[in-house]
Amino acid sequence: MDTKEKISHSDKKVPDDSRCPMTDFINIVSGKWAIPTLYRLIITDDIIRFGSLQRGIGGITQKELTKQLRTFESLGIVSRQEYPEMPPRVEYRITELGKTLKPTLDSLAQWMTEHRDELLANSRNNAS
Amino acid sequence: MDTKEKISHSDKKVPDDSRCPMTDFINIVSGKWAIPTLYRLIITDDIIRFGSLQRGIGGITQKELTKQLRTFESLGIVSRQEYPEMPPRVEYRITELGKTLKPTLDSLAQWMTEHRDELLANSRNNAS
DNA sequence: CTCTTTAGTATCCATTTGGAACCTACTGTT
DNA sequence: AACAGTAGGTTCCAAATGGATACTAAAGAG
Repeated sequence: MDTKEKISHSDKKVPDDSRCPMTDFINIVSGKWAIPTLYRLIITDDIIRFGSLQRGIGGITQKELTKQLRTFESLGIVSRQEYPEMPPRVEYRITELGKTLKPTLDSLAQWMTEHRDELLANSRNNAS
Repeated sequence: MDTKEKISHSDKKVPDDSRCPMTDFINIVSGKWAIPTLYRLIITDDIIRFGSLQRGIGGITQKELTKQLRTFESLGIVSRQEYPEMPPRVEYRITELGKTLKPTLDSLAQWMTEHRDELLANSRNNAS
């Protein structure tokens, strides 16, 4: 079958800005360890070393924490200060840009907190 | 090496409610087609049939749309009305619960819109 | 001389996610 | 008789994600 996109008569057009800000936002904070890492950095609100961050998050491997921190760093959400010592010392810190995420993340949390019971009730009913 | 979790002296304790509302929220709206699907349903704000929804989203396969709709349905975010006709007819619609997501999603979009330029500038600088 | 510490890399492997292409059922149309 | 249209289900496959483990460098402690 061909994959021609047939637009039916009843399909209403909708403004389609292909770079969707919601999707872009979700891409930043999705991934198994993004929120735990970000949360730790935000509530610490101070320099924190790699090892301490890893223990604070709990369960994250070095590989994943490094990858997540690199991502956040490239976005300017966290800063990274490396000291040329041995054993190595690297200090991470949430940036001002990173801190601006807090109110938005709080609103996510608030929605979830407000609707958790309803969601659970629905899930139970539909799990026939 | 053993995997004992050694808590160092400098690790400040943080309230660790293991069911994190932020993570739970993100789990609902992550996945490649969650936001596009939800967005279509919210702005339509009316009944919409499977095929029309699929064409409206654009690029999503039947399999993925079905899976996403089942997920939303089980959470009570969308409703599904099936008519025993041939050819089949199924009408989807955003629920009242689903609509309450809009302000929160708007706040995501707003953060992204406000900070997109800064994020892009950071990415370019760090892409050495 | 060996062990420990730190912040990573590198490898391998298992799981998850998502896309392409097929199939169905029943009716209406040509 | 063949084909289109709808809302999926099913199978196979490729890519992305994530976990476990081993390895590194250089200094200090015992």
